Amino acid sequence: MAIQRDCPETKIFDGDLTEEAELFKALADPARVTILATLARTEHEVCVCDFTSGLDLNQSSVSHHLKLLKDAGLVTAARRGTWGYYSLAPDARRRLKSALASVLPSKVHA
Amino acid sequence: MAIQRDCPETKIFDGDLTEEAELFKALADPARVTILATLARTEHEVCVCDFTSGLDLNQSSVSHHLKLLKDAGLVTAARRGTWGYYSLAPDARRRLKSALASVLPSKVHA
DNA sequence: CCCTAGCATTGACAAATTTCGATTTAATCC
DNA sequence: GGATTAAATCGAAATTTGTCAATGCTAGGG
Repeated sequence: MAIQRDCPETKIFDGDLTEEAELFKALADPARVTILATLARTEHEVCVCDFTSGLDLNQSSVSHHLKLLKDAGLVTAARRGTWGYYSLAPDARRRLKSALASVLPSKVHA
Repeated sequence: MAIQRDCPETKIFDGDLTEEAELFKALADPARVTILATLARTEHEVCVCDFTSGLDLNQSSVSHHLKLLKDAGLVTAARRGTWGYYSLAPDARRRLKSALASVLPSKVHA
């Protein structure tokens, strides 16, 4: 006779969390979280040149990471003259908190 | 004469966020967030076999993702007989919230 | 013992990601 | 218009990641 399992059968969560995973993927790199951390602590926009000189990456890599963050909707970009400026998207915190809550909702204790 | 920038120079955040990025990397995959979402909504342990049959992946892929989550410290593993059981790590929510707060601290409005 | 069953591990491969150099684009200054 | 400059984009190399088939490991049953 086959051995029996030791816990109830559990139905796998059947919601679609691909968007949440996409959002977390945007945070899954040291350069990108550093960019976000910088923007989150700055009142004004931040010049691309500050990232290029401050991060340990060359200009095209910085530009690449900024694009990924923009595509994820976590930052907004502006251009004035030849200079580029980035800000934290207004709803970045809310969206990330919400994504985290979708995956791990706060336990409601009976 | 060179054009001048249009915003103050910003110092790039100089803390080390590699651990936070590692943690978010663990959430950067649909299968892994689905596993976490399942564990977060279950009072008891969940059998590996439920993931193997419920996720659209074969057994070794499921095992691989479970290992990544365990290495990240987000889940705990147990074994009884030939059966494997996983639970959400007790501090998973706290660690993730904390990581998110390290990157994007809540704005303190003057 | 040997067989079976559940799960972990290994190896291989494709796809995605990160990084950089080179080029392009767009705006400004002369 | 031509030169210069900041940043985006392109192309390619190196690394990492996700997936599966095959194998290994461990516990139980006969």
